[in-house]
Parts: sequence; structure tokens; C-alpha cells
Amino acid sequence: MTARATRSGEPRDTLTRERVLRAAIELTDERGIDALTMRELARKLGVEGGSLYYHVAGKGDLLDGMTDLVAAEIEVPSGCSDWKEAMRRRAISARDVFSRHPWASAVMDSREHSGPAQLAYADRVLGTLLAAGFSPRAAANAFLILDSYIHGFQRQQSSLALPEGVETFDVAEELLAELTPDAYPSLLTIAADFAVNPHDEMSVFDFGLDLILDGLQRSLESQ
Amino acid sequence: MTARATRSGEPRDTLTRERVLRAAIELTDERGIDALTMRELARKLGVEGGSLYYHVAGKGDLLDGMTDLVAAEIEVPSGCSDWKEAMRRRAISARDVFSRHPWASAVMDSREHSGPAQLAYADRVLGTLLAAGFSPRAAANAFLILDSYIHGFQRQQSSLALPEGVETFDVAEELLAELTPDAYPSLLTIAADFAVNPHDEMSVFDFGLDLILDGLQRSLESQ
DNA sequence: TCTTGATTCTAACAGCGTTAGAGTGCGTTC
DNA sequence: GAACGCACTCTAACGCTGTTAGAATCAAGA
Repeated sequence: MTARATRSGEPRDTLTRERVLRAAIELTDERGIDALTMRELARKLGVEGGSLYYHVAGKGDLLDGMTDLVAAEIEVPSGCSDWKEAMRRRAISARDVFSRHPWASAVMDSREHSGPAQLAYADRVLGTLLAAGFSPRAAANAFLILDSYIHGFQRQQSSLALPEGVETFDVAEELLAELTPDAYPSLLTIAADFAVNPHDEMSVFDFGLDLILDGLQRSLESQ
Repeated sequence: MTARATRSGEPRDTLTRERVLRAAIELTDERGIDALTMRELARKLGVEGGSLYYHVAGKGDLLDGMTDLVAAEIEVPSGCSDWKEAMRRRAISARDVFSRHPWASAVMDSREHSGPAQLAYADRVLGTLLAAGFSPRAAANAFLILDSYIHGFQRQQSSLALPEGVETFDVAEELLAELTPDAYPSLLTIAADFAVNPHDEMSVFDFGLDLILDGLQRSLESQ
């Protein structure tokens, strides 16, 4: 056996920063951010823990690289003439990406350095807004507001993320059962409504998104 | 010396869960979430690390308790007849609380169990919306959308949090200097605008908040 | 074949959360 | 007053984490 080999026995060439990052994303997608350990990631790559430091400066650098790869997945339509439609599409794309990588939003906010993909993402979004007639200040505001909503929504989603097989219905019922001393009457009303007809979170996101986009359009027209 | 004493020498009675939580909040406010260590917190309380486990089930329980105390700081006006004004006030109160405890928003989203103060907070917000005529579903939606925005905004703020003395002006200039190869033209335009006249983040928050509130009002009237 | 540079391994470090069991001290009861 | 018992804290250790330095290994060129 000349080189390291996987369990299945096929030969394996040297590591790359790219391969390390992709494996880290895969591992974190599957088992959560707490499972992302240098040693565990190394094991997944058929390598020892310390070896990763040849391709990555440290765990911080690892996380930065991961988030930048995730940011690159977000699509920002450029040839679109309607800025609202472009923003809606990129918001939905971001929401989809974050639902594929539920840890990404939190990690992006905990780190401070932005990679090239994140800068490119911001640039294209701001470019779309500037082209639509927003002033630099108004474009920055709109970007900040929209991204606040997108990230905030994703955060609530991932913190409410349920184990496989558990439905919102069960959660609502559990909440109802927990609140027998009716100290929280309004919460109980909502929970009861949830129990009868569960919400579709996607449509809630779209509703809030259009609400913000309409408001931005109004502010643009009266600018 | 009969009992443990602080550095200043005054006597000190036994610990409490409350005292542990308050000290943890103080420590985290001052030195960040990474500085919150069981041993460090114990040191602050003049005690050894393991002793904390008599008052707190573990670090998770500690974080839950901390966030619930922070949630209790958020004011939700109840006697207010105008729901929009009530929601604006509680949003601004939440923003103030989160700027006093920049770690709290991220921790709240990473934990899944809600304490009594968080339940009470949700109950009062939902109660206000229900009383204003929102249907249970519409009230839940409005709550989710507003909180997404509040949390998301705070998250971006704390991730952009600058060391003492550094101004947004400097950051914009630094960004400008970094981008000499003009690969990000729109980003550069915005940065240049920032450099000339720095934004007031508070007014941006208010702008987005009113934008959402107006949209919610419109949806309420056409319900 | 020898050398060189790139890549990985090994072993150790301090620090983390957590636990079990031993200590300490105070209030109550005999 | 003495002995008990409970509430609280300490001590020492466990396995885990990120990280590093130096030795070992590998592939390829001279």
C-alpha cells in the first residue's frame, strides 16, 4: 500500500484546502456544528488531526472558508430588469441555501472577516439596487434591512429546527400540555390555532419579504 | 476570616442561582461570550469551578438562565391603545437590550428551550396583536416577521461591532484601501459614500421597522 | 542514488465542561 | 454542650477541544 487509502481501498491523493472545506461543510450539514472538530474532520478525510493545519490556518480560517463557499451558492440574478424581482429571487435563493446549511447563518454572523464570495455577493446586490435608482445610502439601507430579515428568519427557523419526524403539530400540542396553568393566554390561543391548521413557514417568509420589498419601492418612488 | 471574602475584604454569603446568572451576564457583557468559562465565572465569584454545579445544572442551563434574564429586560407596553406604537416601542426596547448584551441574541437562537420570561414576552406581544384585530395566524406571522428583523439586525450589528475608538469612517477607508483592484465597483461606491457621511445605524433600524409596521397595518386593514 | 521540498504523523500542551467524593461549616436536636 | 445532619464548597481527575513542534514519510528531480 503506497499511499493512505479509504476504508473501501481506493487510492487517495493529497489533501487540498478546497477538499478540506468541502468535507467540513458536508460533516457540519450532516451532524451539526458541534460535530465539527478538527480531529473528526481529519478522520472523515482519512488523516490525522494535526495534518489539517498544513492546509488551513486554524479553526477560524476553516469556518471563514466554509461560509465563503456557502455564500457562493447564493444566486443574485443580474440580467433582471426588475429590481424587486431580482431581490426576491436572491432572497429566496439565500433562504434555500441557508436551509441546506442551517449552521451557516450563525457562523457567518459570529465571524468578522468576509471572503471574496461574500464581497461579490454584497457587490452584486448593491449594484442591482444602485442601478434601480437607489441612492448609495438608500441602497445600503435596503441591503441591511433585507439581509437582517433573511438572516433573522433563518436563525429562528434553525433554532426551531425539529428532529426528524416531529411535526409542528406535536410541538403545538406539547406546548399546550405544558401550559395547563393558563399563565400565557395568547400563546395558548396561537398554539391552539397551530394545532388545528399548521402554518407553512415558506409562505410566511414570502409574505414578510414582499412586505419589505413593497415598502422599499414606496420609499424609492418618494425619494 | 470566617468565610470567603472578596478582594476588598467584605464578607460574602453563599451563592445563589440568581447571583451566578447575574455574574455570568456581567462577565459576558464585559469580556465577550468566549470569556464565559465555568472556571472564570467561578473566579469572579470567589469560588472554585466545580462549585457552580450546585446552583446550575451545566453550561447549557447557565446560558438558558442568562437569556431568560435578558428577555425579562425587554419592555412590552400593555396599556397602549395603538398596537403599532406598542410594537415600535417593544422593538426599540429589544434593540436597546440587545445592544447592552450583544451576545444575547446569538445565544437565544442557539438554545432551544425558552424560559418563563421569554414565554411571557411572546405572550404579551401576541396579546397586543390579537387585541388589535389580527387573526391568530396573522398575529403569529407578524410576530415572526418582526422578531426576524429585530434579531437579524442585532446580529449584523454585533458581528460588525467595532473595537473601542474605531469609527465606521476608518472601516470604510480600510475597505477602500483593500479594494484597489476594483473588482467590487458597487461596494466601492457605497464605501466612498460612507467615508463622506457615516450612517446612523439607529435611524436605519427605525426606517426598516416602520416599513414593516406599515406593511403589517396594510395587511390588517385588507384582512 | 541522493537530495529536496511537500505533506503527514506523533506526541504533547493548556484549557474546556463535567463529575465523584471528600471536606467544611452552620443550625438543629438530643 | 455534644453529636448529628444538611447545605455548600473544594479537590482531583476524566475525556475532549484547538494548536504546535519536530520527527517521519513520500514523490520527484538532479
